[in-house]
Amino acid sequence: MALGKDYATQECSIARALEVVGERWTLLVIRDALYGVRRYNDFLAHLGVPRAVLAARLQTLTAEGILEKRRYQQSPPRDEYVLTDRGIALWPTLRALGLWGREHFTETQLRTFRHADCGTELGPYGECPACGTVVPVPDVEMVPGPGLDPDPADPVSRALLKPRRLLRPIETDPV
Amino acid sequence: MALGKDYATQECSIARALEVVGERWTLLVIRDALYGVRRYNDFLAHLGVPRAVLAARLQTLTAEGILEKRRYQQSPPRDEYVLTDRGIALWPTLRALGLWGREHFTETQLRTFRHADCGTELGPYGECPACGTVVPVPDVEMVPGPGLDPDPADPVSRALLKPRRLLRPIETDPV
DNA sequence: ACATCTTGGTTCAGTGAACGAACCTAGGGT
DNA sequence: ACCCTAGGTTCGTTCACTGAACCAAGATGT
Repeated sequence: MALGKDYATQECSIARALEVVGERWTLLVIRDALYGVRRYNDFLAHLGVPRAVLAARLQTLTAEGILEKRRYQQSPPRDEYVLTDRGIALWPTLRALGLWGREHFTETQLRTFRHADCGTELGPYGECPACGTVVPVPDVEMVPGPGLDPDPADPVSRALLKPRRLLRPIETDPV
Repeated sequence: MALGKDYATQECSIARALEVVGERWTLLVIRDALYGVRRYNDFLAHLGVPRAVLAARLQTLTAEGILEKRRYQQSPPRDEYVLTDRGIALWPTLRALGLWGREHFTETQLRTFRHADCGTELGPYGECPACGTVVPVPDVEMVPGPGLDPDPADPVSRALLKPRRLLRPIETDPV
């Protein structure tokens, strides 16, 4: 959104937050990172975002301390982008936004989120109604719902069809 | 953001939500509406958004059922934009986003939110720690913090310097 | 030795959206 | 008759997003 100058006049932490994550595609990149996407090509395949935009977003998110770029193999040198604590802290926001979208604009249930330890579906604030605690993000299990396309084109969507914990790196089938 | 086509391929309620509220300025308009802003000129003064963009956003938000346009005087005919339940339901999202922004990017405390009935500061999910319940949006009281400019230029910011409940229409001093 | 593949980008022309200043309109007030 | 207010619309400029093409380093196949 190229927010900088304009939103800067707003004395508001919401505006500050939107300067950082309010640009087009940014929140979807973070969502994918929560789902376990880490590599440039996987983001690309799953989001359908233009390459230049993806590169720009990954760079600013890294600069803002939301993603961390780290080498996952030496030869050939390859880097992946992993959420930092600051990035993981956006989970409640994305949870709230997704819940609102589901309740007001989605017909079918696409995904549900459970407490991996006990299998209970999360409450609206990411808490486990059974355990009475806020579930740490790595203990959240994402379960595909009936509304999802059972045979999507891209390998990332296919990998996301299995129940899986948040943040755990996806394994795209080598075929 | 002109999201339509692109985000539509995403099977995700977060993406659906962002199609509706992900465009530039949109979430700030909704934030202002929660703060009690209702009139075109007040949004304009407080946000500093181009007039054409504001008009477009108000129209799509009305079309999406997030704002409702209603006549507040007959002569001359004047309309105001009021949040619907669907719009009010975005409060947890904005609360989460603002909290994240404050914790990670703001130095001083700009505003706090309290349960108007008992004065207790809200917990991270908009609940009242004292009462143990989720506070309904009209019962949330917004209190200005030390980081705010004590003498802002626009009348809307000035009206927001007093403690006030969410959704209660602002009264800009007639002067 | 050479070509090809994979990963992770950069470049660039075309398009669409945001910006901001100017203008418009209906109705009042004086 | 003139100006004011609220709520817009118009329009030229600028800026960001888009999509296709290109690039490069290292590995792999033949």
